[in-house]
Amino acid sequence: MRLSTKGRYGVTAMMDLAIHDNAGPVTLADISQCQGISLSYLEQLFSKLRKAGLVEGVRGPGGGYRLSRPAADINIADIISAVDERVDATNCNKEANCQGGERCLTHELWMELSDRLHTFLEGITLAQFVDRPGIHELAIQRDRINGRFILARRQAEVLQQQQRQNG
Amino acid sequence: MRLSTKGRYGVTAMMDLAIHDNAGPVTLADISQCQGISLSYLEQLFSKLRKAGLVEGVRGPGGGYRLSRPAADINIADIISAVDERVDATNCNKEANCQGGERCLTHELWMELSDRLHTFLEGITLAQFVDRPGIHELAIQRDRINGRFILARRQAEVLQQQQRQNG
DNA sequence: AAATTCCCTACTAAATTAGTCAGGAATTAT
DNA sequence: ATAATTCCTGACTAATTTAGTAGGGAATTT
Repeated sequence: MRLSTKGRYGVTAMMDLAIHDNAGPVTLADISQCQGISLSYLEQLFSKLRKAGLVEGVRGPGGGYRLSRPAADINIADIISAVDERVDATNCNKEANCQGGERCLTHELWMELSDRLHTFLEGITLAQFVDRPGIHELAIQRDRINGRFILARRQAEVLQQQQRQNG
Repeated sequence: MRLSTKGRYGVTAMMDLAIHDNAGPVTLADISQCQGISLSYLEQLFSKLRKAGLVEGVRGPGGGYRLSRPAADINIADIISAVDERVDATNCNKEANCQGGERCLTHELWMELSDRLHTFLEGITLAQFVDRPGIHELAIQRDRINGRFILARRQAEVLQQQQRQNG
């Protein structure tokens, strides 16, 4: 387990997709502008997210990226391991030997901690952040401020439709 | 919150101290050899751990480092923030503005996740790894294999003494 | 006095992160 | 069809962080 700024970029970008999930794809240009991350760098990150099966791209005008499955089925550990892709948590190789044949006790303890952390992050889904009352309304406001007018309008339309249906 | 290999070094080294806590100070040379980390690099890490009040150094022969308080009072978040020292979890500065005055919604959500993670790691203490039956016996075995004879002997003595007292 | 160990500063090398550039492929709108 | 948009890819560069090196000094024990 590893958690760098790269992981943060991945998670926040995925949160962005999750928030606008009902309003169609989100362009990287939007995320880039709003979150202040270079477009090409985002493209590299999303290449990894796509290869990990977390997002899918839609080309052409009106395109962008969307989640490839419901936000409730994507957890934080998924995202971080997709983006940070670092398998070997210790210096040891897979044969579990370090320093001349005997594995260090502390490495085993670290693996245990690493496991706990992984399990913890596995238990947190994107939906837990997004499926809260008022979050979509808030998103629309923020999008307008940030110049994401297309997204804001699409999302507002979806929201109105839902409210009509609910009464 | 950030979790790099540097953090792992810090945590495993602290685990080492915790395991040998009753057997007196542990030298950095020992940790360096056993865990395969350069001595000088360890010195730099321990300088941070010391400034954070987590360990104290004992100079001279027979010296080394020991925990500055019980292992039950040192949690993983303490160690990682001491070693990884990275305050700004987001691009935003303290005024909480990003991208021209309005903070991004995803940044707030990230902060929430970061908080949860921090709380989680705060709840895990060194003692939880070390205060388990058999762990000290295991440590003695491993130390002998790794050539840490002085530590192994000291710890074995302490263990025998405790066992005599207990019956 | 000699050995051991922490402690400190400055420097270098390697790796990772972040960004740039240049182009191509699919799709939509005109 | 053509143009615009957007994903997608690869190669390259710059900045930052990680890791290690070197040299010396200070406290302590033998």
